[in-house]
Amino acid sequence: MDDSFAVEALARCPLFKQASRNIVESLAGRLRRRRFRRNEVIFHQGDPGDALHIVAAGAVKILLPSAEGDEAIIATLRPGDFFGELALLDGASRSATAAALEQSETLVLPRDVFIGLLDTLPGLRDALLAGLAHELRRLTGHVEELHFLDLAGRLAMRLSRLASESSPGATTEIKLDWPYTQSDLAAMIGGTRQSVNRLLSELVEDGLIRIEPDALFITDLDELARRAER
Amino acid sequence: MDDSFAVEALARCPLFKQASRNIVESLAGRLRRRRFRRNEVIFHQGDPGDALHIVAAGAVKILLPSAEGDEAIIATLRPGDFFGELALLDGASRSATAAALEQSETLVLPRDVFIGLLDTLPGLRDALLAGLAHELRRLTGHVEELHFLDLAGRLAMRLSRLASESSPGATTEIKLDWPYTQSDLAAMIGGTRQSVNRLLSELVEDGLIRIEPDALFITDLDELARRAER
DNA sequence: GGGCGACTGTAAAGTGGCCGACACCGGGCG
DNA sequence: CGCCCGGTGTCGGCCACTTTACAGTCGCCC
Repeated sequence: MDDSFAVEALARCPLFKQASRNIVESLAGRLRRRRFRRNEVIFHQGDPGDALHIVAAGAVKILLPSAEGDEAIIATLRPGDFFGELALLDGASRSATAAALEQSETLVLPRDVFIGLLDTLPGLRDALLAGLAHELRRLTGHVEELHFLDLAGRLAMRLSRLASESSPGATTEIKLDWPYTQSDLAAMIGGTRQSVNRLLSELVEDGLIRIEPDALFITDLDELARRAER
Repeated sequence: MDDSFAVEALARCPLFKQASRNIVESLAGRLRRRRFRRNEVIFHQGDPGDALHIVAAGAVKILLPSAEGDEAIIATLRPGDFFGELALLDGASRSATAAALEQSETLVLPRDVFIGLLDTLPGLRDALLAGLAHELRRLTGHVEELHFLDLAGRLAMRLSRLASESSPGATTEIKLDWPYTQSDLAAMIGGTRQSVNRLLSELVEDGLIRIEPDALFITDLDELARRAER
């Protein structure tokens, strides 16, 4: 079997950073592997949650749906990231919807396996605490942006954040992973597609970013960060 | 000494729900008790965080300060609630500012005591996980509101939530704890004091709420909740 | 090959909520 | 007593963004 694929993904997941090689390998055999096409939903807000997912390939968005059909994207995850832990921890239903941004694969860890791991894997609780703490800080930042920044500021902030996630510390031209449409970007910062389009044009005009099909380059991160401050 | 005061507060704190009586009593002796006047700051965003606080009396607001001096209130805490755990868990600096909404007291649990408890108090990690999970859901709701609702919707939503926190399941006229000014309320929902004032007048006009000095009564929770949906 | 759907680009009209201004009210303090 | 200060009530002008509308491009599938 090609558990090697699963082992690879698990090794990149912070939840299992301090787990031994054999534990990871035995765990790999007990995971279901699921494939998703672009825009396919992984689970819906409100569903009962009985499994944790680990991203193995592709990119996953976590979003809040509105009654009118538009969405707020509150996170995007890449290989090694995990999601769906909240419902496992408190037993309540899914707090958000998860969907594939592009062709993706996840490893599915069912509740009972997860519960077992909590007792057998020392350090898992602490890794979870660290993960939740990190999420709380991210979401706090999100609230801060929505509260204080106008749309241009939020766009600049989002691009800056994407840059520091994809290549921390980079100074020259930064190429961002770009599985997003302009509508996705709008859903991330709480604006309309049209406004985002206009603001992107301005940024290109001003020489802060460069856009190619399926790629976005940040050419002046400093100025971008400056525009993200109020 | 009057540790009874501290014991009382600790007993109401979910972190110590399954701790034995003597553990709580011995812990009570090791806590510092701090008093704060209205609007006094407990700690600032960006400070190094080396202690957990448990609210013993009064009310505490957790807020994000903006460069221009206004604030976003992202939580308000009452006796039995705790705050400041994030910085203890990940060692980073304070993610937000905490200040007293009214004359208040907290019990201060220093980092080293906290670390010791993690090893000696079984179930503390799980209580923390539950606490963080709850906070994540609350904050997610906050982002959802800012994304999708207009100011009137957010106000209605906030009043509904305050109602269900203070008296879950109540149907008749609900009296809310009201340590807030209209500016506070504005800072909770991301609006200006003036707009909040106008919207409150409308709600009074329409008979959904009633306002007295230092008190706010909700007289039609159903209609309020209806207006909170888009 | 041609049509269709998803995505991008652009512009005009319409509006929610901000900003600035000012008046009022009560309570604490010099 | 009278002043000042924090909080409330109210209003008009203005602007950032939404809404609505439509045109252009690309790739895919029938």
